[in-house]
Amino acid sequence: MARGKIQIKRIENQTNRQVTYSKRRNGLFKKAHELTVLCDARVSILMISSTQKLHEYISPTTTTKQLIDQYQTAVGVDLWNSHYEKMQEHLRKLKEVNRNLRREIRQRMGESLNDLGYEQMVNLIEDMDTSLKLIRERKYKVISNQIDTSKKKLRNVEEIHRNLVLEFDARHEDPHYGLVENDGDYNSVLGFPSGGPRIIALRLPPNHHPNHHPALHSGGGSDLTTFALLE
Amino acid sequence: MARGKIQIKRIENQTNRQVTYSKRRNGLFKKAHELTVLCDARVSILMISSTQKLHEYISPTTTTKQLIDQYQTAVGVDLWNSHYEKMQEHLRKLKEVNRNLRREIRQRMGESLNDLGYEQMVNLIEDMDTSLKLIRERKYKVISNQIDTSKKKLRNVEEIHRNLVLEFDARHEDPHYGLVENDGDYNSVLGFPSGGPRIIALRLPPNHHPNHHPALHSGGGSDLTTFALLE
DNA sequence: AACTATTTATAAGA
DNA sequence: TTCTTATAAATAGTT
Repeated sequence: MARGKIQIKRIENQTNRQVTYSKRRNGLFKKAHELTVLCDARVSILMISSTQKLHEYISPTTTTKQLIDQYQTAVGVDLWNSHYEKMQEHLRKLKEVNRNLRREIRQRMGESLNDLGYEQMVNLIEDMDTSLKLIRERKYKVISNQIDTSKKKLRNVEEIHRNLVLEFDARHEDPHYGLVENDGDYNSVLGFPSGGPRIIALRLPPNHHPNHHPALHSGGGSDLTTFALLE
Repeated sequence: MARGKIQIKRIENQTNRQVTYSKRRNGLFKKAHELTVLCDARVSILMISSTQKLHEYISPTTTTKQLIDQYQTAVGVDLWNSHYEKMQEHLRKLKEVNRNLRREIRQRMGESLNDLGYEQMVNLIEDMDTSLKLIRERKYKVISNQIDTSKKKLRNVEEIHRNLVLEFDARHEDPHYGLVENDGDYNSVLGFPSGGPRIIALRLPPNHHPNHHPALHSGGGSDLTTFALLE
C-alpha cells in the first residue's frame, strides 16, 4: 500500500512473503488492539503462517479459552461435542443400567412390586427362596468352620498346657520357671474375632535343656521361646 | 485516522462506539483476508462486541475448529480437558455405584458371599426373610383381587344367564330366538388373562317386545342387543 | 450508507 | 529485523 499498489494474491517470493506476513501481522494485531480499547470489544486472533508458525492476539480483557467458549455458546455448535459423544452415550447407558439394578434390588426388598406381573412375582419368590437357602447353607458352613477352628485351637492350647505341665514337673525343683503374658486365659483364644497368629512367650531359665519337646520351637538368639498357635 | 486524530481509548458515545466497531471490524476482516491470500496463512478472528454480539472471520482455507485444534496442539494446553474432567469423574462414580449394586444383587442371589462377614450374612438373611414375606403378602393380595374379580364376573354371567332363561321362557313359542357368538362358554370368562369388556350379542326377532327386562340394554338402531360384562 | 480530509499502514528500498 | 518514505488504504467526522 505504498510505493506501488499490489495485487491481493499469493506472494511467490518466499522472503518477501515472510516479510509481508510479519509486517501485516503486526498491523492486524495493532488494529485488533485498537478495536479492543476503542470499542470495548474482545478479540481473539489465531494465525498460522505458511511455515506453520502460530501467532495469536488476545484482548487483555479476556483469555483465548474464554472467547472460544463464548464462541461455542453463541454459535450453538459445540466444538467438543464430537469429543463428548461417546462419553455421553456411555454415561447414558450406565445410568440406565444403574436404574435397572436399583429397581431389581428394590423388588428383592419387597418394594416397587407394582412393576412386576404375577408370573414375575412367582419367579422372584422362587429365586429368593433358592438364594436364601444358599445363604443359609453358607452361614452354616461358616459356623461349622469356626467351630472346627475353635476345636483345633482348643486342642492346641491343651497340648501346650500339657507340655507346660510336663515342663513344670520336670523342673519343679527350679523356682525360677514362670508363665508370662497370656496367663492361662485360654477362653479368649476361642473368641470369633480371629486375630493374627497368637504368640505365647515362656520365660525359661538361662540354662534350659537343649531338647525339651518337639512341639516347642525355640526362638533364635533370644531367651524368649515362642509358641505359634495354629490359625 | 481521518478528519482528526483520535486517542486510543474507549469511545464513550454509545452510537459512535457501535459505528466505529462496525467499520473497524470490516477493516480488520479485510486485512485478515489479505494476509490469508498474500502470505498463504490461515487466520481465525473471533470478536465479541460490547453488546455481546459475536463476529468471526476464518480463512477460506480452513475451519475455526481446525485452527483451534492446531492452536491447542501448539500451545500444549488442552482446552477440552477441563470439560472432560467433570464427566470423567461422574463416569467413575457411576461405575463404582454400579459395581456395588451388582455386588449387592449377587449377594442377594447367594453369590459372592465371601465378601460378607458373619454378622452381615445374618442381617442379609433377616432382611431377605422380611422381603420375602412382603412379596408373598403382595402375591396373596394379587391372587385374592383376581378371585374377587372372577367372582364378580361369575355373578354377572349368572345374572345374564338368568335373564336369558327368562327371555326364553317368555318367548318359547317363537322358534327364531338364538344365541350367537360366545355360545355358553362362561368358563373362558373366568381365566386370569383379562381381556377388554366382553360383549355377548343376542339376535332377537324383528318385532320384539319394547320393554323386556331392565338389565338388558337395547343397542341403538341395530337388531343386535348387547350385554356389557362388568370388568 | 456515502463522502472526504486526514491519519495510518505498508511496499519497496536501504 | 528495523528504518525510511512515497504512496495506498483506512477511517473519523460529517452529510
